[in-house]
Amino acid sequence: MRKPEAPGKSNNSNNKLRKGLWSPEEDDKLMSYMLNNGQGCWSDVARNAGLQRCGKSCRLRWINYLRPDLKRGAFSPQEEELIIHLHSLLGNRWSQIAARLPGRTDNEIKNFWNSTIKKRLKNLSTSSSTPSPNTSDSSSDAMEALNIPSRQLVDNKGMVSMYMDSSPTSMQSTWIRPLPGVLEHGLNMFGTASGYFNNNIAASPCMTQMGNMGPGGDMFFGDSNGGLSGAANLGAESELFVPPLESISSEESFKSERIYTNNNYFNTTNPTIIGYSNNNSNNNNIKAENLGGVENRFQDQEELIMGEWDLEDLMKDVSSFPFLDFQ
DNA sequence: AAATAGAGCAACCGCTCTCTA
DNA sequence: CTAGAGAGCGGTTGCTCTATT
Repeated sequence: MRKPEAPGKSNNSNNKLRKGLWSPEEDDKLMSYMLNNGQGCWSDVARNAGLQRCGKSCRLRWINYLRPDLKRGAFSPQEEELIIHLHSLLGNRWSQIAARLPGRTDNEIKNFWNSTIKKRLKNLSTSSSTPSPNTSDSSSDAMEALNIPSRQLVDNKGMVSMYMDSSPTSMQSTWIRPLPGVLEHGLNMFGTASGYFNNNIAASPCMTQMGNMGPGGDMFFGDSNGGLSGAANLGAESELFVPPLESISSEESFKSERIYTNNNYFNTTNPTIIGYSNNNSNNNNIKAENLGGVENRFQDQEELIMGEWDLEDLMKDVSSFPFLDFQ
């Protein structure tokens, strides 16, 4: 934190803008201005509210502190868990992560990550004699560091929790990006998901509406060509078809998204999740690794391209996340 | 009780992106 | 097409608080 400048100093320093901590008076001015006038051009806000602050500072103060819908206080375990998962998907895209945590700001989440979670991860890595393969920011490590049992998401029978796109039209669009570190137990799928195992795959109705899978974990993948592409039981005995996460960087994902936007690999109703390529020679593609189990039939068939995750869809209904209670 | 270290967090900085003229 | 302004984002700083010695 920074010391607020002495009021006198800023007042008689002609146009010099104040920096540092906000005084209660400044907060009042900004708050009442925003409530009465709403958000406009921030430099106008600063001027019209009678604040000796730059617009940028006003924006930050409003977003991070004064906004009425902000939730204060410590992060709940559910929120922590969600942050970890979203970070595993999005990396340091704090604003996108914050967008999925109502009442939380990017700054708050960033601080939380950099202080609490990173620290615990560090402690974990120094204390652990058998570090996991993906040590840096693995969500499983983070879960462990936070004492969140990963079985909260995937039970020890390998039951799968899935959070799926409810859009019935997005059946060809998405693929599942697994969370690192949980696959040894099963698969924790996070976000919009549908089968991506064959061309023109069609999801069964049960799939398009699936919020999470029941204990049986049955999952059907239809094929519009008439053949059943997959009937996957994701329960105790099943393994899933997942790309090696470590090979999928966020950057790659975003590059892929850009590349494939210009091809017809996107589902137009849900254009940012994943592309699908029939071009086996495309070295930019990220190969899906067959882990055995139900998806053997798809081995060597195709390659997958990760695209930008459309988390707007993915987390459109945050309440579908069964472990997150925002109340 | 005083000194020190570390954690937490508010706010700034610099950069990129987007929009508009 | 270009330049400028504004908004937004992620990284970093540095102050305050708290725990420890």
